[in-house]
Amino acid sequence: MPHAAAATPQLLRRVNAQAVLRHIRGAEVATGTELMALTGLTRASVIAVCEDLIGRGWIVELEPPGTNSEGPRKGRPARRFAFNREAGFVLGLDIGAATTTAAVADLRGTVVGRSSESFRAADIPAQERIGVIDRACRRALEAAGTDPSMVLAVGAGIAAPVDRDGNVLVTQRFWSLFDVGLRSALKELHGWTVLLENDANLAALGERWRGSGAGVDDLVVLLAGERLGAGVMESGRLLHGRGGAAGEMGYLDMVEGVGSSDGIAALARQWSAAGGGPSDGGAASAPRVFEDAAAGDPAALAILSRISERMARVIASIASLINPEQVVISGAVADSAGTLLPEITALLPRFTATPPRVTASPLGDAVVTVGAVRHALDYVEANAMELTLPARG
Amino acid sequence: MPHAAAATPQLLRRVNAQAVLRHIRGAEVATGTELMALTGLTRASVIAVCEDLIGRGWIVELEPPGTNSEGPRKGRPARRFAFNREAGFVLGLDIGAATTTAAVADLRGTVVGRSSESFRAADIPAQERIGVIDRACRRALEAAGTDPSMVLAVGAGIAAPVDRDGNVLVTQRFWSLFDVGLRSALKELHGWTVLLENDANLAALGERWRGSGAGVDDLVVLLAGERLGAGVMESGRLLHGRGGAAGEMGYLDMVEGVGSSDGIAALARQWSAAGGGPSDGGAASAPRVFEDAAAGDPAALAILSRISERMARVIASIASLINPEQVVISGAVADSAGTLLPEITALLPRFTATPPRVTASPLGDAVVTVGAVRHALDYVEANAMELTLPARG
DNA sequence: GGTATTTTAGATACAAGCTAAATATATTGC
DNA sequence: GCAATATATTTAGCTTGTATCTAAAATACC
Repeated sequence: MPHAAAATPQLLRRVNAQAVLRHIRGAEVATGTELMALTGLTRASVIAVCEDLIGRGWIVELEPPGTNSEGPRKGRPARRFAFNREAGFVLGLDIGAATTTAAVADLRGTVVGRSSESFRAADIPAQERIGVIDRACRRALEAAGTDPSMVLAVGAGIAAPVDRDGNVLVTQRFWSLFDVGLRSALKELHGWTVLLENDANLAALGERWRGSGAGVDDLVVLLAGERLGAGVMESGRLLHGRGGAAGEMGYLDMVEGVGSSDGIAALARQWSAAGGGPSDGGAASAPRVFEDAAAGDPAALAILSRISERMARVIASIASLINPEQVVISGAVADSAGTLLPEITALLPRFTATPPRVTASPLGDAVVTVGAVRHALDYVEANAMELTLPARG
Repeated sequence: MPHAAAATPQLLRRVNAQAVLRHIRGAEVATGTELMALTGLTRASVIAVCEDLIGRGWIVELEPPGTNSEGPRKGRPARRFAFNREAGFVLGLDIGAATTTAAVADLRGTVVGRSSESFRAADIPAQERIGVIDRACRRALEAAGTDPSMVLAVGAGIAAPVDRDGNVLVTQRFWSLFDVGLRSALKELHGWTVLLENDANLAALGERWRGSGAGVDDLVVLLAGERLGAGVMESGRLLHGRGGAAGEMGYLDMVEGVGSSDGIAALARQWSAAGGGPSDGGAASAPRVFEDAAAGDPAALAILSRISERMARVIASIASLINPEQVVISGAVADSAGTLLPEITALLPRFTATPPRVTASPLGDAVVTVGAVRHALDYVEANAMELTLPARG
């Protein structure tokens, strides 16, 4: 039986506290009167909610303001509430094949610690891999001047399909074994709740939060370095599909003028090598192609042109089926990809009736950790009234 | 300022009434004790909610049961509540280029009246078109033995992109003019609220409700007759994209082995004609191809084989990017399309790593009206506590 | 056929949360 | 110092819940 929890009067407090907390989180400081206007509650309720939130540790009451403060200068001074951004922290992990990066952020999402650890080899046992990840977390926390007990949630990105419940597709043998191990290990070691997600999906969260797609509800983010992967947001929600494989781009094998899901860096390297490499005989590499093109080298320019058309076709296929407002090219190549934007944008209408705005990410290779932090914060914010904050040490 | 409505005690009643109503709607009759178990509320609250719902007209209390009734035979007889399925009606419209079909359904979704009207010509003025649509509605209501005042909402499907707010893409000149006219005309004439949607999206709602995709949350429905169009549901929600163009299949022009967004019927006709038509010299047509293939005609079988591979590629491209659990082939050709399923299913793994289940719709060309009814009912159910029911005539 | 058992109904007491209105307090400006 | 102003606090009352107790209406048993 779907025993839908009955709505008791306590639900009202939960809802209103969420609303008040959301507003306080968004502002530097907030007064009762402001909160009344923003939430529609009466003063009595606002104050009661604030007292409640103070008791739970989410907000703090500030000292009476100095005379230099802004706002209405007349009348009795208002009580001032502020979000307690250091009531806890979240961890954002980018778990790659070779390296894991951990970022520690406070509850406003400001990154206050960061650490990267590399794996000894690609095929180390899961247990050792988890150890390395744990070390990255500890070092990042140390750098932030805090400790594991202050962590409220952990967002983690991996390069595999993850369904909406955070489970890895069972067919993905390697990751699915690893997945369970990681979650239970971090739960046991520190009591952390780990939220697993696909890395491209986290990139989408990151771009929408602090990147190029700020505030865009229908957004596609392409992780475009070695292998293309898409994080798709529709109406502000991440798309997962049945097994978390939404945004996979295997179909590109069938698309004319594309033919594979190779990313921008991979293509630049391949095509440069196929053409004999740079004119001075140096090794073919993606950065080199972009450099040469910037210097006016015709071979390099031709390669970028081919890449642009290819990307235009990729983006057009997504634009047709998903109809996003904007597509962000993200990942390690994002900086260089800016060069391609004018050509891609110009080509798009040839391939789709609904061309999106195309931009390059400003977040570089930090997108995934930024998105992982956002993912963890989303969880914390959604469950604020259910979580108990750690006592300040 | 986002003046988020404060949560007042009345919200609780709204929430609980919704829950109770949902359960009563799902059951033939419900007793207080059942509702207590299903909602988690106490008897006092359940009874209060039921009295409330009776007052608003959504449910009725039945007479004490005869001795032949099922359930516990001992103890004081329970008060019995039932959903008032005739408290109002909804209209589901399928507005095509040549014809409009209107279906009237009661609040349980049982179709109780139906009527089709054809347009005099394809290029008649909007005003006349609206008149024909209105006539279809009136006749369907008459057939149902009810009248316009009993209509709580109207779902309407058209073959153009419609965004989540029910607005037609401004670039779609014809439909966008028509859109505004239709809504305001039906509002003025009868006071109806018209919910416009893309026809493939409504097909998806229809299939998930009463068709082949019952209960599937990640579902794609292909309207596959003349021109391919997809209705995409992810996590139980319809995808629209920025301008409502999600599910458009223009990208198929670029897909190898596909090359256009022609539907099954169009292809069967074209390819049959290109091969000289049926062996007895008859006219090339889709039904004929399926007939001949059933009779063992090699040319017809070859055509169906080509169509199967093509559909497999189409479905694979969707499967890759969206990862649905199931894809339903729907529309007028759905009956015949059943033949193609084994071959499509067998081919799918060649084109995608995440092949969905593929089925044919049992709803025939009624899918869109069924989906339109569901769309209207969704609106009515979501707004039950805000709507006032018409007084019974 | 009366009595116990069972199941549901209805009534009473009370708690949580919100609104509304009256009263109190702290600050500025004259 | 006093009026004006903005905010804080208190008090009473409403809505909606829960919890608990008693009453009613049916069956089952002896």
